[in-house]
Amino acid sequence: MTLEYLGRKWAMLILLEIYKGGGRIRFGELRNRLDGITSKVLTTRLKELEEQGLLLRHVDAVSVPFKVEYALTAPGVEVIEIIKDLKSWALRWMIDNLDCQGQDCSECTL
Amino acid sequence: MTLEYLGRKWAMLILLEIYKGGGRIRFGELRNRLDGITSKVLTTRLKELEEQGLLLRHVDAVSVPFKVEYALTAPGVEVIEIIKDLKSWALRWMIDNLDCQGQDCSECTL
DNA sequence: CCGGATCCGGGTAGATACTG
DNA sequence: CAGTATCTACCCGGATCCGG
Repeated sequence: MTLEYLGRKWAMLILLEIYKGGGRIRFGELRNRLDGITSKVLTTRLKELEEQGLLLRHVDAVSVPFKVEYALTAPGVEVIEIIKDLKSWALRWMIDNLDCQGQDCSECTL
Repeated sequence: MTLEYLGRKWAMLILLEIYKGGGRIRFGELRNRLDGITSKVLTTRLKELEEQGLLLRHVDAVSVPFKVEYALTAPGVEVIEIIKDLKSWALRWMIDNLDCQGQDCSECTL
């Protein structure tokens, strides 16, 4: 079921961050942008999201140090809109994120 | 954060079921409709959602046996649309709910 | 009977370190 | 750089009990 993985901690934030990075991002970059996330959780979430078909893992074994990039799939891009709606809703009702001014504020933690 | 309570198991399904019941429903009725949920989990989720301002608890202590009804607040009604979008998206990509034909199928577990 | 509260047990998610 | 390994906490579910 969708919420079993989308509702998990960090999942939507990860998708949102990949989206902000242009739909494709490296592991380390992702970890840097998501303040407070640990490698293990990030790896786990990425694996789940990949299994669900929301993103794809690309390995570049040639370059040194080697790169691993994660990219949104078509369904992954579509769900971004819903995540934005959810964020927008949360801000509109000021249930949380009280200090935030705009929907794209990087401090918003959904 | 929003997902801390919306992402919890049963939370969105509870909201959706209250909505289907006309925006207001009794505890027992809700439990009957949500196949497999226990009283404990239902109580917990309802309390959390009430604290977040998504629904209101109305107690009718007069009638015997007394009634307790839960009703969606304005934010609660609004978030329903997003939940529907999420469900619709999940169905469109057939990530799960493969047996389901329409968005309002009661078997869909999001 | 209705709407919970309470206690207990297992599984899993997440934090803290360490590694190829 | 991109992950594992281990350890702990807490969430979920079942059973039982309670107050009106």
